[in-house]
Amino acid sequence: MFLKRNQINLSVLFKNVYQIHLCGFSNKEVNSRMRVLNVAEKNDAAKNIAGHLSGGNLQRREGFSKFNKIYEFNHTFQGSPSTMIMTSVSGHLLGYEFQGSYRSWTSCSPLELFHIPVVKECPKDFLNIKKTLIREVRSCNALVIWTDADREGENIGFEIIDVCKEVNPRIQVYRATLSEITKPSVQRAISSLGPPNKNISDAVDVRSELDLRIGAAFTRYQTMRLQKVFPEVLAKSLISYGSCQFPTLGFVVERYKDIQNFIPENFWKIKVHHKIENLDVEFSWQRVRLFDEVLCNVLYERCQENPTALVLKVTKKPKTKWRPVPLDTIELEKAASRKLGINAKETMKIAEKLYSQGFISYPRTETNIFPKELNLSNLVQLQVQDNNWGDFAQNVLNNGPSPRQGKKSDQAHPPIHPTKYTHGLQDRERKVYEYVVRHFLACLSKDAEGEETIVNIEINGEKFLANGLRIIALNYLEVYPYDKWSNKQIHNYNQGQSFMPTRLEMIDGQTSPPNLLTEADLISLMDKHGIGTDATHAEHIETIKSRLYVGLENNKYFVPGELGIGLVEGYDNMGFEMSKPHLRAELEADLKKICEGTKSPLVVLREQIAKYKEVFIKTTEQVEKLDQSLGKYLRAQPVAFQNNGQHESMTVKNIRKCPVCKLTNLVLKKKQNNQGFFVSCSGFPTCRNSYWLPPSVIEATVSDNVCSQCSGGIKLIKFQFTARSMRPHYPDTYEGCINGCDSTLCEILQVNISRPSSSSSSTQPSNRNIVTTNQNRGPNRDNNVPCPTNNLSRTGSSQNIQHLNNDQVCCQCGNAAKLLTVTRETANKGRQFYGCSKPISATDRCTFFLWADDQPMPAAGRPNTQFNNRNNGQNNYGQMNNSYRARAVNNQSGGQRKCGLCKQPGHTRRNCPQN
DNA sequence: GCAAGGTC
Repeated sequence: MFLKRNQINLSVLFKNVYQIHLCGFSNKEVNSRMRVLNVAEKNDAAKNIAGHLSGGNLQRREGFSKFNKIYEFNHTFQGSPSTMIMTSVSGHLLGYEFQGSYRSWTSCSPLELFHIPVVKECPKDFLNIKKTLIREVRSCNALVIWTDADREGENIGFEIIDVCKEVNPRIQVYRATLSEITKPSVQRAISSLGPPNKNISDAVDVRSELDLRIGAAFTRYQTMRLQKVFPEVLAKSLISYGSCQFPTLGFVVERYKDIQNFIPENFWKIKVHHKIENLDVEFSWQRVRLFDEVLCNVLYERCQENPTALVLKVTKKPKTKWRPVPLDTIELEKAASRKLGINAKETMKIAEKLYSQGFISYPRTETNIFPKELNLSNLVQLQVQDNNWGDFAQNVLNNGPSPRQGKKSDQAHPPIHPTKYTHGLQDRERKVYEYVVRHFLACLSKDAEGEETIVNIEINGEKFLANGLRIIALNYLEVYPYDKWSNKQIHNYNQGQSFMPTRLEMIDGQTSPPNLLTEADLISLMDKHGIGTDATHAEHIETIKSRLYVGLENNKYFVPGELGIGLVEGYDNMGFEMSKPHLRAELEADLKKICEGTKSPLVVLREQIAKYKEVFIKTTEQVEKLDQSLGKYLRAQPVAFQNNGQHESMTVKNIRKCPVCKLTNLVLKKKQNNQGFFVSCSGFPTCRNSYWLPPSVIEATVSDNVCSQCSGGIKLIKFQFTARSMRPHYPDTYEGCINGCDSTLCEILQVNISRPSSSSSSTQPSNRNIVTTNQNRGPNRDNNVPCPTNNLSRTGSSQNIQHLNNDQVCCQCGNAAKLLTVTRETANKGRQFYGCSKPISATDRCTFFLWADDQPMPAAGRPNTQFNNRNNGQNNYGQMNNSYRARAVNNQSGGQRKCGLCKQPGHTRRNCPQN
């Protein structure tokens, strides 16, 4: 599909590219020789591709990296004689990292790792490679990407493009697609170049960024918390989480638990022996076994009544044992672990060394089919000289190599095979090399041949059978001692013949649990469930060993460690299948859609971040389950966790779903300077909805209690206000809902989280209309205001107090309200408002507040709309606690002040929205 | 001190 699309676009692309190219250069440049920079994924590939394109006529020179050489040769490019410069990277050139100070674990809450910026940058080790690219591309007109034809290769290609375009933005970019590095393939690739595929690269970027954010957030959170909760056991442990390491751990724990929970069952069966001289042939029961002892005994007694065996049938048929399929990485790892006693990680290390010395082909391959272009005979010929397998190799040559082909191809590398003969290796290197050679010769030879004999007998109605095997030709087994196949002798029987068994017995047994997982089993499970890649299975296993999540029993079987099983069980108890292999199935499907161009990478990133962030927040909410589970296995009492304030979001509780993005939740946060609080969407910065609580809130925590008025499980918030900063009847501590139902609280705070905040498009807090004191924020100012008198009088000589002319504004006390002016240095300085006329020091002073003008405030200073809304005189005290509610209700007593124009309570004619 | 993916 991909190739086809590229090929279709090719003629158009080249036409355009060539025209652009001509436009971009001076005549002198056009007339000069083309210089083309070619970049492969690794040096080895660059060397071979250059070799094929140049026919061996090339010059090698050094780059800045000693591992990545530069090969220069002449070749026709797009019809023009050109100078080709071929070099390489070493896998990914760039990697995602958190920016600057965020690399420090104490710089921010782990929760913020879901959103803080990440950058793609070149690790120190690869700076020399980058320098080579920068130097070389400056003088080139075109860039050809020769990275592997897989997702990662496409992404590495774009990393190369990004680096090159930074210094040569006009460079024209092409993608060469290879299925293997052979002369015909390389020739085909250079003559059918296409554009690189951004979709595929984007999918890898999404995956990488998610892995970093999710891995780092959980790792930092787990580590920092559990080190403190179990200081004696885990003080120095790194307790990591990763999308591959956790499911790998999960497999080990699951098998262990299967064994622990296994309940053995008793069974019974009948066995028949027929011994002549020294050969005892055992016949097995066709019913295999019964779980009912009485029934088995009945059948056994029936056999005993007439024990003569009648031979029903004797079948002889050819039996073959198949030679192995060509060797891929997974099979090498499994075989080395099972047959050579070398674990997967060590095996790969050895194989990489053998590869770098030229003894074997590239050891990271998913391919088990030999490409047609590979000259197998030449490779076999190299082995003829060996004392142990040389004769066998000669036989293979004589018969012609006939590979048994598998079904997998990564379109990048051939199966693992020897590329050079050596007999000078020692120990483990020798073992691995020998295995590769023997496997190679075995898969090119013939299947083992034998003859199987099956004898069916009957004893008084019960049927039994025995089989024998006669090996006719060992074939591949001669060179492959890792497989066992042996003769099994059996007497000569003829159909219709009778004989008397030498022994007839009923035996009992018990079902047994499965074995613990071996490394080979674990690799098979990872492969089956798509955990990691062929190149990384061994590393993930090594990781969970080094983190003490698992250990080895008898140096062979994996058992979970206390830490590993405690973690898995803790997350299971929370209801999160963090250790289950299907957790990322949805992401995998989305990545495929990105590759196909049917889903935007940004959307996938946003959705996946939201999903994992939700899991993270819920984890913090019930993290005690993790403590308990670990405490059980570590046999340690969890120490109560003290949040020292460094990570204010170590415990995060959702308040409600964000009304703006509707994806993630609103959470309570401390401001950066630790002075005050705000409520914001946990999807920041994708969603910037936020609500800033006034400075009078000196402490705020999300309660476990849910609002009884609002639907959807809105969490209440416990507030502590500065002493006497609220209205006189308002308590300093108060638990309430800020979702709109508690209009009084919402008005005091000027926050209503049921609707988007006025600052939802900004990351900065809005400048609030701070008046002289917080007392001036009267929640009831438009709410059933009693006013016993229509006559306002001049009640003071302060400059802030002014005549009200025909507007009649009364405060809650029933007195004429004072007209005051904001004197603080705020956005509202100079603005007038009405307040209670009693002295600020008066204990019975009410908190009435009303802006005197109805001019719109500047956007930044506009208070939450709830503050200005009229509420039609309805009682909105439903959410207050009892003591406060009682006072509040008392304060409503008296008549209602209504507008002369619209007849609605709560405002004056002058302020009437209909005016 | 975090992940997983390339590679040396």
